[in-house]
Amino acid sequence: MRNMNHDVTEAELTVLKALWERGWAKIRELTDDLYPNGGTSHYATVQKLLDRLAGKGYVEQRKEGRANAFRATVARDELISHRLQATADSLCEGSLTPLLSQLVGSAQVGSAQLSSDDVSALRELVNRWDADGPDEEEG
Amino acid sequence: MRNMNHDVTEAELTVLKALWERGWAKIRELTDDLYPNGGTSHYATVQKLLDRLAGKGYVEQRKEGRANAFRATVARDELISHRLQATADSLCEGSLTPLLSQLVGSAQVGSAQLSSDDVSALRELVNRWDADGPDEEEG
DNA sequence: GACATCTCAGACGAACTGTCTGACAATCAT
DNA sequence: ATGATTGTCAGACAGTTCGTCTGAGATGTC
Repeated sequence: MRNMNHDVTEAELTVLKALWERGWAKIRELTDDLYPNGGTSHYATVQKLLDRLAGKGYVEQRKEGRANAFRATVARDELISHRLQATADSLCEGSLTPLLSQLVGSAQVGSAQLSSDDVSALRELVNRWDADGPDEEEG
Repeated sequence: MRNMNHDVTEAELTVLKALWERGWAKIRELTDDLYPNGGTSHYATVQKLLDRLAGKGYVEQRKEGRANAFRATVARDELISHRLQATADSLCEGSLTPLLSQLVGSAQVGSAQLSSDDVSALRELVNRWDADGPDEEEG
C-alpha cells in the first residue's frame, strides 16, 4: 500500500492540481502552467517538487521520448481523507465522528452549499442507521 | 475576534490538552503532568510553548500568587473547525461540502461509531433541506 | 543576606520548504 | 563532429518552524 504518512506541501499541491487537470504531463508543460515566462530555475523547482511527490508516492513517472512525464496517483478525495484522518488522529483519538458532528453544525449554518447528491447520501446514511439500529452491522 | 490563522503544533497541543483537563493551571503543574521528574529545562519548555500559544490567542493568563496560571481559551471543537476549514481552503476552494461527502462515505463503512445525537443532527439537517429546498434560506 | 522559585529573552540544532546552481547526458541542425 | 538546445539529476542555499535549553534577572521566604 502507498505510504500515506507524509503530507503535501503548498507548492507540491500546486503541482498536483496541475497534474489533476492535465493527466500525464511533462515537466516543461507544468512549468509553463505554473510559472509563465519561467526560466531554467523554475523548471528545476517543478522537477524537485515532482521528485518529492514521487518520494511520497503521490505521483508516477514514465518516459515520453527523452523527457519524463508525470501523473498523479492520488485523487483529491484521498488527500481530503488523509487530512481528515490526520485531524481525527491528533484531536479525536482517531475517531471521525466529532468531525462529522462539527461539519453538520457548520452545514446547518450554510446549508445552501449542500448539493442534492450530498443530501441523498446523508439521507441514505440516516435511513440505514434507522433501519439497522446503532448496534447492527450488515452482512 | 481571535486570530485563527495559526495552527497548533504537536507539543503545543499536548499542553493544550493538559489545560483542557485542568482548567486554570500553573506552569509547574503542567510541567509535572507532561514531564514527570522534569527539571528546569522542561519547565522552560512548557513556558515557551505557553508563550507561543498565548501569541496565537489560544490561551489566557493570570497571576496566582507570584506564579502565572494559564487556561485554554479555545475548545477542541474550535480547533477541529479550524483544521476542517484549512483543509477545505487548500483542497476545496473553501467549501466544506466535499469534506462532508467524504466523511459520510467513511461513516457508512463504520456507521456503528455514530452516536444517536449525531444521527439526530444529521436527520434534522436532511429534513430541513427537504423542507426548504436547495435554494431557500431561513429568515 | 542566602536561597529557592518564577519570569523572560534569547539562543541552539534539527528539520522542512521553496528555490536555485552546476555537472552531465541526449538530441538535432549544420 | 561540433556546437546549441533541451533534458536529467544531485546537491546547495537561505528562510522558517519546532522543540529544547541556557542564562540573567525579578520576587518571594527564611
